[in-house]
Amino acid sequence: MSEKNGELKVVPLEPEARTLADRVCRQIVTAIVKGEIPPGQKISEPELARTYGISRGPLREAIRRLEGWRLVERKAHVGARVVQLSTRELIEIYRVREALEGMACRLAAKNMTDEEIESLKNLLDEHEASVDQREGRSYFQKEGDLDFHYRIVQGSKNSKLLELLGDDLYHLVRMYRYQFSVSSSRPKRALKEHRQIIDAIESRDEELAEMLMRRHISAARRNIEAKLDAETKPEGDKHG
Amino acid sequence: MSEKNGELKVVPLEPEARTLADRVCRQIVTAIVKGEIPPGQKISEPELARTYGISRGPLREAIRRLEGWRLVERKAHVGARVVQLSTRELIEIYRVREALEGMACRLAAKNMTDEEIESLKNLLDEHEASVDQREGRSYFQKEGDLDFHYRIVQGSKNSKLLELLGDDLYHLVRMYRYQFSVSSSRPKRALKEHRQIIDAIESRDEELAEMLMRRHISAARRNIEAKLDAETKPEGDKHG
DNA sequence: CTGATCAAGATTGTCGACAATATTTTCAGA
DNA sequence: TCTGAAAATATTGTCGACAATCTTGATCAG
Repeated sequence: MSEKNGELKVVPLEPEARTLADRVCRQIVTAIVKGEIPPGQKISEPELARTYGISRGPLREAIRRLEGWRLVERKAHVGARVVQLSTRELIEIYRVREALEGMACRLAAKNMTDEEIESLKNLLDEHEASVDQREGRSYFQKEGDLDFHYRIVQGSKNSKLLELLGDDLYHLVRMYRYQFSVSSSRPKRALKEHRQIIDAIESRDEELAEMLMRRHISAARRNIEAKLDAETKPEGDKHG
Repeated sequence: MSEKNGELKVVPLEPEARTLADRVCRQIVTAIVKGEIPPGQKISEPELARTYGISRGPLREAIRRLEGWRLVERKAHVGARVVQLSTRELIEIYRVREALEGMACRLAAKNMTDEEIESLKNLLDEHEASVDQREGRSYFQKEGDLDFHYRIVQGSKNSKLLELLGDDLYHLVRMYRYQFSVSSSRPKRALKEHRQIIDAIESRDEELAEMLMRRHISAARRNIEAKLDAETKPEGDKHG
């Protein structure tokens, strides 16, 4: 409606980026997820404050929120560290995802609109193109996959489900992917499973949709377990 | 191993209560859950700071963590408000609990130690005594019930499950109970269901344990839905 | 009298300084 | 040389003050 100083007021893309603490919070999340701040590393307040050019006040608030999201752990008078997932915890996350996203997928089969389904199919077409031409391969593997899952959860129309998965678990999953760079999990097969899932949703077959999603995540978990086993065992591969 | 100044160093009951922000955080959680700060109410920083006798710095950090736990919502340059659950969100929480605690109960049947099971049975004996003599009734209804559920989740030995339920969902459930004071949900029947569940766990019957827990929570959800319907409808109870 | 505009007040956001605690370094004694 | 304690240093925790933004109330045109 109104302009100030002849400069149009731009509506912010991200609804909550109007304060320093919010912006820095996002930056830190990105840095952690991408591994720029590696897991287990201590977060030095003076250092980070210099890095981002802000004072310690907003920085500490950002860290507090990250603490709530379980991306960092803090000990009084000692400092905050980026969480370091044990393989056990990683597996635990996948087991929780199995339950939660299985439920989400069932609800999505019931509640997704036709438009959302159509849009999601288009997304899969893009992914397929990426995989085929071996371009943007890393995109699909690192972010595209979670895009798919995120949309399913959105389609469930259960806001609590979205909060739990989107805010708490997906950050950790993304972090782990960069951390272990174990995203080479057969993109073609994953894509095929994604198609099966969206087909079930389109058919409004709630039971099948849930089952396929559980299988999909279960397969991903077993894939990780195999990889981790392979990395752990070889130290004794000289002897039978 | 060592003493200082002849004074034994006491291990703090609550591991993280050594800083002002942590202590105040707990106090605010309690105040919110008990309804002393009602849902939807604006949280005034100067006022709360005076109330707790601290400066705004630690208070803001506490609020930030509460934001991460989704007990308060904040808008930039406007302030924080205690979340106000719509009936829809409340139902959503119970559906998520159904999936999560069903899974937890299955895992508990597999992973709980005999000692944990025995201890939990003792807890139920206490609850039964409370219910019988009509004393501590409010305790069972308000907190005792979640004690039971919390222990099951602990028994699952899945730390992510415990974080999701314990930190995120149970606070909201407790808040809702005080808020609507709808805890008069047939304590005897609930206690009986609790006994069935612990029996299944003791028998290491994973499938039955999950099924009973899902039913138990589902029944609670339907109970709430009925109550809310009864409160919503009566405005038109004059006409058939 | 109603509505919009603008000023005054209050609240949130940010900063730098100081206090409390933890960590590291130094040094004396065995 | 090694051990242990104490000082020195660095980091975290807390506070009060100032700036930016929002809200409230008064003023004035219609």
